[in-house]
Amino acid sequence: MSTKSRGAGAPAKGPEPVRRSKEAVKAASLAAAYELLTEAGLSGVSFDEVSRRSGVAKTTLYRHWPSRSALLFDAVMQFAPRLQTPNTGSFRGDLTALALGLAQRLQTGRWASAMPSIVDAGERDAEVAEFQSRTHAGMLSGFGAIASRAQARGELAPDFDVSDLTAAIAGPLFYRRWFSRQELDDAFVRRVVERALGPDSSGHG
Amino acid sequence: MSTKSRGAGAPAKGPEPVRRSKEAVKAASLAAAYELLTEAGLSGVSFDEVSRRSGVAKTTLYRHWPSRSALLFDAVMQFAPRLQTPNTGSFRGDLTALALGLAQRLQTGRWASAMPSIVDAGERDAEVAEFQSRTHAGMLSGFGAIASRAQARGELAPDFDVSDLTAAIAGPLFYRRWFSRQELDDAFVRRVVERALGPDSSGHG
DNA sequence: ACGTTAAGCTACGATATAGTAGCTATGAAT
DNA sequence: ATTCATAGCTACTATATCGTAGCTTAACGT
Repeated sequence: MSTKSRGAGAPAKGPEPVRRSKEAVKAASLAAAYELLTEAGLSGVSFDEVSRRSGVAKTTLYRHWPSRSALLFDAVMQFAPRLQTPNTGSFRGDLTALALGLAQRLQTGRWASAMPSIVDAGERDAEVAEFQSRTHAGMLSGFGAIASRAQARGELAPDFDVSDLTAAIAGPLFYRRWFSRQELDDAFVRRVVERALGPDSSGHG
Repeated sequence: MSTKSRGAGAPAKGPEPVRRSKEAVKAASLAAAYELLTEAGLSGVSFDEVSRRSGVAKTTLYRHWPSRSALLFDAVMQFAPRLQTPNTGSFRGDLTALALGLAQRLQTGRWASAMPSIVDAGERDAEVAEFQSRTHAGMLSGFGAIASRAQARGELAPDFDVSDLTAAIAGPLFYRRWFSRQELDDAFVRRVVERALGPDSSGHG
């Protein structure tokens, strides 16, 4: 109660409060939220902690986002990582490249550690579930893209079911990353692709 | 503060506190914890809520479990659902039956809705991760069992890799249940099994 | 009958969180 | 220079949680 007399609003003595622009504040907040999301999952993102990390006052956060879920939503939006679709000339080649890229992201991407918490939230929140399956479809749209190209080339039957193939490739990769927690090396990825395609489509003998 | 004078420990007026035995108390607590687990995930299991639902006093809960994680552990332990291994005579038949059973549990089992929260916790807690991959292996041990039988019959090469096959079947099923959130019908399950086994082993033409 | 065990109760303290109120001070446009 | 939007501050309410203390009382074995 010694220096209280200057009242609220007076700048703190020590750490000079850096004053930032509206945009800088939003960016800093989202960056902190993103960081928290990857470190601690959805439930780890609290206004208090975002405020602490970003240096943005909690009241300021509330000026930009009306509620916790609004901030969360923006934070999650940031990292819908769309896999880039390779173009190797052959369907098998494209698929292998795509799968290797996915495996890469699963292992190194900080996104992969936040994913389960989003899935979990989706179990109980229809809005989250909806959002999740939409961004999920976007992320794996590469499978559809390379299949279309292969169909255009005549390499693939026009009625080829991409959905099954996506499940046959992404499934085992996700499975190893989050459920069995086994290694996800390139050899495994290649075996998955071969098994998913079947031995008939190239005649590698 | 009208009836307070009877002091602590006096039974409440209205809802007669049912006095239960030690075993009944533990059972009721675990049942409530299990229920909460499936409804709200790991983070939804709090001592306060378990107490509320089970009618067991919170202090009594602490007499049985030293901490929240201890109760959680016991609650999770309850539902490691081990798939029963079918015996149809052929590897393909066994595998199909096993996969259909798994799909069934994924869709109807309340366990399936709690799983993501456990996976999520495992991302950040090594102990949980260890526990998870152990119970996970137990749950899918049926794959190893039917493969061994097939090997004993000479139906399968002795060096057949069960781990890859498990990933090729459980992966797509899990994928549809938790990630793409698509239908998990029998036809899909059968297609997954066929693709995983390859067309070579039965010659269905 | 009696004593031990353990369930139940109220009441804490500590912490983390969602939000809000009201004020001050600063940066940029005017 | 003045004004205006807005970042930042303290402080608060309300709630949910973990975990503990101390007491009373019912059930059960002897």
